[in-house]
Amino acid sequence: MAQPELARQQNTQLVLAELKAACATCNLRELCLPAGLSNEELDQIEAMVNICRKIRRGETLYRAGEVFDAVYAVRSGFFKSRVTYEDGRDQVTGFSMAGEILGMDGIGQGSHNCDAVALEDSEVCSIPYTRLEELSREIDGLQRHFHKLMSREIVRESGVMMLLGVMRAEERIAAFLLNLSQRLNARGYSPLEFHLRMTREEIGSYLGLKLETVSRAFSKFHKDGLIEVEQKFVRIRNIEGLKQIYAHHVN
Amino acid sequence: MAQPELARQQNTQLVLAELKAACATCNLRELCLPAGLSNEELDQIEAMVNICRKIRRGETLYRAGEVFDAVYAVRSGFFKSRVTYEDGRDQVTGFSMAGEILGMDGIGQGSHNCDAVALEDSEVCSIPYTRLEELSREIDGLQRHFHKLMSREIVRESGVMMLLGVMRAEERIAAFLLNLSQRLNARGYSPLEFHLRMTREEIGSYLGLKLETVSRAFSKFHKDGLIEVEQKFVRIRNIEGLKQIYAHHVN
DNA sequence: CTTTCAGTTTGATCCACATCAAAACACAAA
DNA sequence: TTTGTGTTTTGATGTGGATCAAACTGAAAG
Repeated sequence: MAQPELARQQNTQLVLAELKAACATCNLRELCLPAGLSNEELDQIEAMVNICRKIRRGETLYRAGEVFDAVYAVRSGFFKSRVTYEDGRDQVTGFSMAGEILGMDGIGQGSHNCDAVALEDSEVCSIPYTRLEELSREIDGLQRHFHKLMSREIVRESGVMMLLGVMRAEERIAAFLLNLSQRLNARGYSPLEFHLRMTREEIGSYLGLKLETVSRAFSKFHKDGLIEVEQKFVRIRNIEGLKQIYAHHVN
Repeated sequence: MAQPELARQQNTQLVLAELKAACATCNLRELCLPAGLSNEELDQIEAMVNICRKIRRGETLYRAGEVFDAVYAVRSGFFKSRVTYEDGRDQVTGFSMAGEILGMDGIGQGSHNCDAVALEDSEVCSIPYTRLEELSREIDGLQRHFHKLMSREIVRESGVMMLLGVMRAEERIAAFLLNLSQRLNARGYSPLEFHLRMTREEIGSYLGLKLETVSRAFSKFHKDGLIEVEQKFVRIRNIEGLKQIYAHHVN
């Protein structure tokens, strides 16, 4: 009994499958790393991206401190990134969905700066960083797009700094819902109805609020006819109203 | 009288000087973009970095919305980066000192995301982005280092998210002082005595606090024998005490 | 010199959100 | 079915930092 248990523990951490990536037929192509490349270039990319890794809900794709050697494209599923502070306090620094790139924080110091935790069963394409470097020397479009992705991550984070630094609770939560809505829409999902993959506590951690405050804001928005919430299901009923909350500093 | 006034307004915005950069003899070399390159490689870099631009105190290096075409290395002086929100609220998102790179936020969308404002008379080396792209295809070390710089900016910002999201006022301010101290030390300045280039309000904006709170924390730290503050001059008297404040959640 | 002004300090008061507490709920395991 | 566990909601109370207000400082301008 001890042996299978041990084996399970080792295996559930990561399930590797040698799979040829099929960027050319992937419907996330235009959101993902190879956005805007030609068909020949896509072939080269595919040769680089050859490992599809499955991460089950609750498991980590990587952890802070681990050696960095690859970035990951989310193929399906949903992740949170979490930084843990020396004294145990932690903060969610981002949520990642299909087509988004994870792990760029590790390039600077050669080791990851945060944990990436799957919030549902997920699959990622693994992109070895040294190959990415080589290839982006050959393919201008790849280099440029990779730079753009890193730069957008910088801009995204300064947007979060704005949330945390100057907005009040309800503004932050409206902004959060609108951001999710917009990203889901870009992936062909309904921007008005969706399931939250994270808990109230994780939302709160991301927004610098306590879970009770998140819950109260949801209730308030419901009362005001802006949204319907039932557990993790959200329906936006008045998107303009939500936008006004976070655009006009309305109370 | 009207004419000189107009001319002054136009000129004070930016003073361009065609100067050969001298990365090879620059004492910021190891902190800056060309860190770790060979002498031959440095020659190539120098050919790329050929404009030294002076920005006077209070002027902007670039503004949000302007077309992005270059990143900048701070040669001397001090900058703040500032994001202004639609309704006029703004936040300082970072401070940059000699050897640091500014403007990487513009790559993603082709236009700058924030204003870069000089807090004292400053000089920057201008690095045209298309040249940087080309050259980093040829020089592996340059590509790698540029990626590291972008990645470190991502990590820096997630550190600020941590400040804003989970730390209390005095912790934020201790962390801020220690960060300044460490960066000045890396540049050969005293880590224990320095001049703040920014106002209490700018510190507060960066840390998500009001200027009064910053002032009170300084006073408290002074009372506790941790620092001496006189206007913009700071002397750290008990660096371990400061570290404990932000490492242990002490009140 | 005086005046002006931006920046800073300090005190008094307020309030948005945290904290504490308890109940309701969902869902899985026994 | 019960039991347990994690999540969410809601209410009551507390508090850290914001806000309001006033005085002070130093530097620059007249």
